[in-house]
Amino acid sequence: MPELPDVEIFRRQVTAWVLNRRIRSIEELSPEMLGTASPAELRDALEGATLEDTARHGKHLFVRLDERGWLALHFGMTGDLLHVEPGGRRPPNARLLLEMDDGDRLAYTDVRKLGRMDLTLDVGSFVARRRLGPDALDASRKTFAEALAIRRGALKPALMNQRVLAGVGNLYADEICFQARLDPRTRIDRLEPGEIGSLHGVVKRVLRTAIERTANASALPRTWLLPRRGEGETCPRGDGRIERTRLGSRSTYFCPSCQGRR
DNA sequence: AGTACCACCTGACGGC
DNA sequence: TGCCGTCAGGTGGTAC
Repeated sequence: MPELPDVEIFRRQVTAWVLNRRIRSIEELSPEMLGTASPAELRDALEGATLEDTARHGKHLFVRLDERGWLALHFGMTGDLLHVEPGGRRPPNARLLLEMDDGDRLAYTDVRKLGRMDLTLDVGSFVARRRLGPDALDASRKTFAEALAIRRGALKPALMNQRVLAGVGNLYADEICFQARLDPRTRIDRLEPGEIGSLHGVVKRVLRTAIERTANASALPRTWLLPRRGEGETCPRGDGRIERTRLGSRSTYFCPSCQGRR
């Protein structure tokens, strides 16, 4: 689940569920998922803190703990956030549980434990320390073009590289290549400047649409690859069969007849 | 610089 | 039913 659109939904849910509430108590159920912060530091930062703001950069969600800094959450491949009403059961695979003053709980769950939780005093410095690229939704056309232009390799791995552009994962990278009608193996240095520009538009459109659809629990557009992302499926554009290949050791699906290689 | 592979984890699924 | 290999939306380290 958790690529940029999913994390943006998490951010909105945190805002709706627990913003401006105070944390009464916490349970750290998987301290091995902590980044640099120790369990004691996490507890000190969270207990009694009021959740005052939210932010997102790429696939990272940040929740501000009054003056104590920010909780930084990454969701790995199977991370999720759940709202538990008073009296509700603790969800399976809960890794962090925050109980609010009014008894509501916020649960961070992750079956595979590939996600991470951490603390930071400042979102900007966290992003800089991790050397994350510009946020894929925030990036201006100029920033986007500059980030990609210094690359020489294949398009899809660059889109997925969080140090180039933050937020795009394996699924949406395939969708972006499909919508841009570019073979995911296309070398970036073969793209015209105008094609980089229109690619920027595609990235924004795909991510924004995904956020809207997810927020409204509606299906993704029928013209998209994602609902048919499987080997031998028919291309949503009519002719052509979807093929599977590997790029950067990740499964990659594309339509060879409408995604041209340069 | 770019790419491939491994490790970190767990669960689902297909083949035998 | 059980065992085994493979796969899964992520990331960091290492080795070419």
